[in-house]
Order: sequence, then structure tokens, then C-alpha cells
Amino acid sequence: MIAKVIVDVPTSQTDRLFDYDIPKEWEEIIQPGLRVIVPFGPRKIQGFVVDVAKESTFHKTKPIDDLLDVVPVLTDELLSLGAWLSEETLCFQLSAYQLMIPAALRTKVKKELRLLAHIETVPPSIRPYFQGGKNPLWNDLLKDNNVSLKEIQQAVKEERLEVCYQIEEKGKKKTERYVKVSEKSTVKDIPARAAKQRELLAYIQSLGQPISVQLLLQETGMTRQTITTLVKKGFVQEFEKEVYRDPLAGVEYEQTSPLKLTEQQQEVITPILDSLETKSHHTFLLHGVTGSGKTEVYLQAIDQALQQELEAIVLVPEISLTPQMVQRFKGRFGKKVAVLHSGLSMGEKYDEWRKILRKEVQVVVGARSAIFAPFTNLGIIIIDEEHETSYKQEENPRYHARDVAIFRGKHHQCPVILGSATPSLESYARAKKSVYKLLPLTERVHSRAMPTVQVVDMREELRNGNRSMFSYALLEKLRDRIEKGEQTVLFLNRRGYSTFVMCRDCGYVATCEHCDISLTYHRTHHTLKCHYCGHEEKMPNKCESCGSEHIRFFGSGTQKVEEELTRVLPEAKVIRMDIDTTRRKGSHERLLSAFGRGEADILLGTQMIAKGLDFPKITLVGVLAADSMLHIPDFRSAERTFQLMEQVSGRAGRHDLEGEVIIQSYTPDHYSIELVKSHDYEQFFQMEMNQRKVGLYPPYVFMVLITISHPELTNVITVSEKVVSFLKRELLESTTVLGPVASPLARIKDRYRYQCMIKYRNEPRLLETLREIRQHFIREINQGNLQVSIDLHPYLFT
DNA sequence: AGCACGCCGACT
DNA sequence: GTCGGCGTGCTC
Repeated sequence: MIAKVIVDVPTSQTDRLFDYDIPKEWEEIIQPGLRVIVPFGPRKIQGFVVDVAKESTFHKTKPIDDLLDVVPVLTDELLSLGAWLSEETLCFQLSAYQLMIPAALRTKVKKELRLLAHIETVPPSIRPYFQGGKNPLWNDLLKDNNVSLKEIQQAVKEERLEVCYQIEEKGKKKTERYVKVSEKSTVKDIPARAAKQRELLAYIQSLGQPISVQLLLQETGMTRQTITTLVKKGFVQEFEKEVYRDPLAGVEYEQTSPLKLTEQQQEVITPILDSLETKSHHTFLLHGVTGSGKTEVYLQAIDQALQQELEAIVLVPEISLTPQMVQRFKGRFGKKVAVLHSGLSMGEKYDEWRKILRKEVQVVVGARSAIFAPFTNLGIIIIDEEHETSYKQEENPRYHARDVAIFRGKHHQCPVILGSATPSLESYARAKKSVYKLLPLTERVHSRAMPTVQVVDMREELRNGNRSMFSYALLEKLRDRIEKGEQTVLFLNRRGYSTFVMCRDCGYVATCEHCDISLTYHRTHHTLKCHYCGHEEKMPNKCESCGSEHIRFFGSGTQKVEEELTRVLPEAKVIRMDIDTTRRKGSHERLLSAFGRGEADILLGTQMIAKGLDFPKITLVGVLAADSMLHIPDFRSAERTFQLMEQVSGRAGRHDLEGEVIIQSYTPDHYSIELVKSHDYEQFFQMEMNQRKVGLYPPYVFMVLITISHPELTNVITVSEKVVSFLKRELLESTTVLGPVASPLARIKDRYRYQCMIKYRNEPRLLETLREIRQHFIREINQGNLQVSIDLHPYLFT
């Protein structure tokens, strides 16, 4: 029998199957999805078995060396998903499979030296390494300049030393020491004067089951010595037991039960339940305004899946994986839930993952990579806040969790639900074309009103002599809330901190005459540049629109805002939440719960406070600079602005008190800001779609971004030009190839970067052509200087 | 990725 | 004549 193996060597030359003999004794055991150790040239490496066959066309097959697993770590479905993913994202199959297993399982095979003869026979320089019967690692010897490799090689040849391969598994299963009573031991057998021992044995006996040593000590107040004596005398046995690391140890979740659904909720859940019951795949776009009760719909749909003995995956954006969110799922489904996010340690992630593999949980709540949870009976997949860009991985493999979800939905014939108050244009357009099924939730639960939104024109403020970052209207309302003891959320968007140029008098922003996208200021040449078409112009001294000299770059930090806030409102208690104040583990939750307890009047923060906040006393939301994101040179900037404004507005008035929103802007007339007033997603969608049509952007076209980098600028330019002319030659006439132009980040780590862009509607030879490009530059790539990164459906243009 | 093989310059 | 530089190519 032959195993087809993907070896752990991430290069394009080895990105194919290698055949290995399966030794007789393993024929029953080896199956697809197992990890194995195989000989590869002169060394031993790890690999994934992806298939088993009768025979090989290769005539010099070697046998598999060792097994790393007994139970497959990849299911058949995940194996085929990996193959598909590597096709679609142009990554190595190996990388796709590594994505699906926890980091703890990504083993390294290390080379170590062992003594075959007496220590005196090996070179003196390496003798110290063998002290205490140790086997030194090859790499450690290499680092030592006194050690001569020649001598080692000689010793190996003469069989005084041998080179062995040691598997180093990073993920250790956590164990604890347990004790249990030995058979037929009785208290009577212990001398009466050993009262402590008697008492302890009796206690363990009374439990009727093994107990962890730590817990035993805690509960009885005895010393370790007493236990050891009992063990020595043979009355009890001590052993290691595997335990799970519990990141949420001690946290109690209040059990919740299903709420009565509103009429609208009932309407949207019906087709989902239908899809579940008939086991047919549909992708639903659940478009529900903030506060419309999407989560309750998710919960009840999952409940239905569980009743059918099926499993569920829920994806949540990383930043909203707060205890508040986890609470809602744990509260309803208790121990059936595993949580996977980046805040967990490697060991904790490994444990959560193993619970899934062993079918000890049926629901996974997690960030992007949780979409690969090794379930085998999926009943439903939910992607909350579907428009979030964090669902796209920005490094290889550059996959989008939405695409993976739909692949798995089709495989399991189960519903996929994309939920959002502000769907991505791509998804909404698909829903309009009936590719997805649109499920609208237009009302908030308990018929609460949407918050009223007031847009303040900051140009006007400036004209009225207000040079501060707070408008009169916002200040007045802030004072009002403090007086009433109500709370305010102040939102400052730091993304787009960078370098767009704007006139403080008229709001004019320098844009590219060819692309209708704001220009980026380049300090090096004091110029303005377009990152899409390469257009370049001089940085103006005066506003081109009104002639004012108040033209400047934009950007302001939370810290500065906080200072100013304490100056103008000294009585206000402020909690600041940004990357700086939430870096430490748990500080995120601490700050939020402090705010929830009413320990502050104002919560000031960035992105991270835009989501999931649900506190009854928040009645005012202020957005300090709504435009900051609008002028990022990205065709999605208007979409992101609208989404964010809506998202932030949703924080206000979610309970009995009515909510109010103040948005400060220098471009109050822009539709992405204007339309927040009426919370009119539909209208925004229409406007933005027009823009996309004119500019030829998704969803009207698909895009591919190719980034070329090299330490030598001239090299980057030559290669980029070759790439572009090759693309133009190979691809259809209807396809647009743009560039090459310097990337927005024109140099990273001493490497120059150029990019080109493909826009296409239908391009059957696309993947093939892109693969050819990689292949063509393979030599230069292998020499390690050239990098060609290919991003299909990019979300980031740096 | 590693590692071997192989073909040229510098040296005991 | 040999040692060692790293360009090239292979690994079931």
C-alpha cells in the first residue's frame, strides 16, 4: 500500500504529492488526514497523508518512518477544502493544511547527535555537550565556533556518533497529578497513631472517584508529605491525568432561555429552519438594523441544529469576541460551546480544538480561523458582522472566511447565514441578484426608535471661531449627559491617521483627476500621489478650491483628545480605550465593566468600542472626525465610513432611554455621512453602487492585486513591467490591467514594492496565467530576493 | 527548506 | 595538487 503525502517543505517545487510505502504493520492504521514522518532526501520531515492507494507509478518509494497521530487531524472534507483553497488562493497545499490545525501541532523535526561509542572516542570539543547522558542538538553545535563539523562528520562515518531526528511537539497536553484508592485498602490497615493518614484515606475513599492532588490538598488542608506516604505504602495510587486548560475558569454563565421572537424575527428564521430541516444549502443575508435582535435569531437557529444532532460554527470579528459576546452563547448552550480567538494561549487553543475533534462540543464561537473547525456534521454556519474586513486573511493563504463558509455549507448541505446591519456591497448585490437569500429585519426589538443623528459641519464651527476638536453642539450635549448622570461614547477613528490633505476652511480634499480618490501626501518629495494610477502632483500651498492657506494633513490621537477633554470638561470622568490602554490581557474587559458599572461619564476610544457595546445608560454617541476614513485611498472608504457610522450610532439608546448621535464632519454633505441621519442603507447602497460602476470597482468587477518587491528598485520596476505586459498579452481584451505603480508603502524593510492591478468580469484563464507568472520568476524568487505576492479579491492595498 | 553535487579561484 | 566558494537541482 502507498500513502500520498504532502511534505512539510513550503516551496513550489515540493508543492505536490510524494508516494511512500506503508509498512505492513501500519496498513490498518494509516489513513488520509494523519501526520507522518517521512524520509525526504537525506533527512526526515513531517507530512500530511492525503490519500492512500494500491500502488505508485514511482519505482523507488521509501517507507513511512513514523506516525505522529493515531486519529486523523484533518477530516476528508478538510482535505478537499485544502486542495480547493490552494487552487483558489494560489497557496501551497501544505499552507492550507497548516491553517486548519492548531499551532501547537505544527511540529518541528530536530536533528540531534547520539553517542554510539565511548565518550573518549569523540572529538574533545563536543564532549561537554554529552554530559549527563544528554543528546545535543545539531543546531546548538553549529552555533559553537570551537566545534569542527569536519570532525563530527568523520565520527559519524566511523560510527562513533549517529545523527537522529527528534520530533518536537510544541503542544503539550496538560496533565495534573491525581490519586485514587488502591484496591482492598482499608483504613484499619493504617496504624492508629498515623491519624492524618487515616483521615486522608477515609476522605479519598468517601469520594468514590479519583481526585486531583492539588484539589485534595486544598480541601483537606493536609500536606503533600501525607499523600506521598500513603502512595509509598501502597494505599493509594498516584497517576497523571490529562486536563483541559480552561481560559474561562471560574466564570459562571447565567443560563438563558429562548426569548419570544418578534413577528419579523419569526419571518426571517423560518426559511433558515426550513433549510436546516430539509438539509439543503442556502446562503442567507440577514440584514438587520442595530438592535434588531440578530443574535437571538442565531441562537434559536443553532438550537434547532443541536436538536437535529448537528453542529454549528459562529464567526465573530476578533475585536468583538468580548466576554459580552461569549456570554450570550455560553449562557444558552453552556458546555456545548468552545471558544477560539487570538487572546488564548497556544495551549488553550489546542485544548479547545481537541474538544471539537473529540466531539465534546457542538458549537464553536470564534474568529476567522474557527471556520476550519473539524466538525463532521455541520448544521449551520453563521458569520456575524459579515462586512468586517478581518474575515479576509491578509497573509498567505489569503482566504476569505465567507468563501470557506460557503464551501463547507455546500459540502454539508446546510445553511450559511451572513448577518450585518450594514452588509458589504458585494453581499448585498448578490442578495439582490438572488444568489443569496435576503432576510430583512427593519425594526428594533420592542419597537425602540433608531437614535436621532445630527451631523455638525466643522467648517462652520471654524468660521464661528471654534478651533477645538469639539463642536459647540457636542460640548453642550456632553455637559447635559454628565448632569443627568447618563453616559457618552466618544469615538475617534485613528485609521486613516495618515496623510490625506484637506482644507480646514472649505473641506476640499485633494483627489486624483483620473481616479476620484484622495491623493496621499509623500513627505520625501513633498508631493501628492495617487496609488491607483500613479498620477503625481505638487503639494499645494493654498487650497485649490477656496484659496485658503488653512490646508493641512490630517490625524489626531486619542491621547490628545483626552487631554483636551479634561481641559474643557474638568468634571468629566473619562475612560480611554485604545491599543495603548488595552494591551495587557484582560484590561479590555476591565475597562468595559468599569464603564458598565457607571464609573465614568465618557468612554473615549477607537475602532474597538464601535461594536458589541450594550449599556443601558449610553444615550449619547459622538464621532469626532467622521471624515478620517473617507479619504483613505481605497475604493471602499465610503462604504467603511457608512458602516462605521451606523455601527457606532447603534451603541446609543438600546434600552429605555432614547439615544442621540452627533457626527462631526468637514464633508457633511457626503452621502456616506449624510445618509446616516436617516439610517438609510438602501439609499447608500444605490449611491455607492453608482460610484463603483463609474470607477469600475467591485462588485462590478473582480480584482487581483499583484505586489512585487525586491531590494533593488530597478529590479522591481523591470519585473513589474514584465508582469504587466505578460498579463496584457495573456488576458482577455475586456480585462483591465493597471500599473505598475509604486505601492502605497513603497518600501518595507529595505525592499522596494510595486504593484499592479487586474480588473475583470470573466477571465477563465486567470488562475493559470497567475501561476505562470510565479513560475516564470521562480529562479529569482528561490534565490530569495524577489517576492511576488498575488492577492485575489484584495481588501488591503498597501 | 536543506542538502549534495559540481565547477572555478586561492592556497599549504 | 587540494580546500572551499556558492550556483543548480532534487527530494517519493
